[in-house]
Amino acid sequence: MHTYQISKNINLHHIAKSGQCFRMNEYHSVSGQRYYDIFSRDKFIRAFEFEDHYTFDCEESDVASWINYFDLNTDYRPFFDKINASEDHFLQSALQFGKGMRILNQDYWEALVSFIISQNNNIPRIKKIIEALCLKFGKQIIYNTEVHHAFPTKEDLANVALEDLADIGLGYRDAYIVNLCSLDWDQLKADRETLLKVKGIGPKVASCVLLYGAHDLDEYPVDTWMQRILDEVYGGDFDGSPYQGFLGFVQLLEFYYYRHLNGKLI
DNA sequence: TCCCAGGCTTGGT
DNA sequence: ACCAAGCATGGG
Repeated sequence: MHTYQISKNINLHHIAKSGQCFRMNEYHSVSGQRYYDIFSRDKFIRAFEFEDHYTFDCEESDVASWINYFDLNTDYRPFFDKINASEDHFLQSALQFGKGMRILNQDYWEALVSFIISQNNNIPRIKKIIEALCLKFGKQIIYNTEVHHAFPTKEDLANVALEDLADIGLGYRDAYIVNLCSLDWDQLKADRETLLKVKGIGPKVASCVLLYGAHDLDEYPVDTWMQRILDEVYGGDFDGSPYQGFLGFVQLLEFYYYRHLNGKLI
């Protein structure tokens, strides 16, 4: 186990509150220091915030995957430059507000399950449902003296039935999860056409799975909030063509900033 | 074939 | 009491 640092070019607060992931939580220690509990696959880290960097402990063999998770191998400067060179003042404000935002490289299976749960739902409840799933079906993760739970793998959820999910609080989405878990991997390939054949996956969920679970940065998910932005901010006249290659990043900045303006950040 | 309206579980606010 | 990071369904 070693201690590693990440620079504050990225901002874990914005990432945690952005709604792109559901298993990254911000806490404050008694001394007032901010820290983040972060889960991905069967791994867990606790990242502590300092003046100009974050630190976290993990095995040497896991460092590369966390670096990839935080998308530190992608150079965002060209994205910033394009946005700042545009005439789009709303997007420029969104970039300034969400300084340090990144598109995480989440696990594909976790994104599939999570964004099916997210439909017609609110973020506190989405997180609650996912934690219940992890507690019941995920393998234990021991951190110091604490017991945490990994996101259940496809194998962990093989053969789940409706009654197994009765106490999870999924509502009508329970049948979607049961069906999803019965499918083979080739029926879950990371392309839109395949995803749209799965019950419970429509255009919005498919777009989120591709963006957050397969890092397709050209995906631009449009939910009710994005629709309001496209109507009210852009008057139905948003042109994404200047942002080819990072439309998903633009979308998250717009979403996060607009939710902030409407007092919806939790 | 395409479009559209109302229903759907549950719990957050 | 209303509504939430939508989707499946049936009727016109």
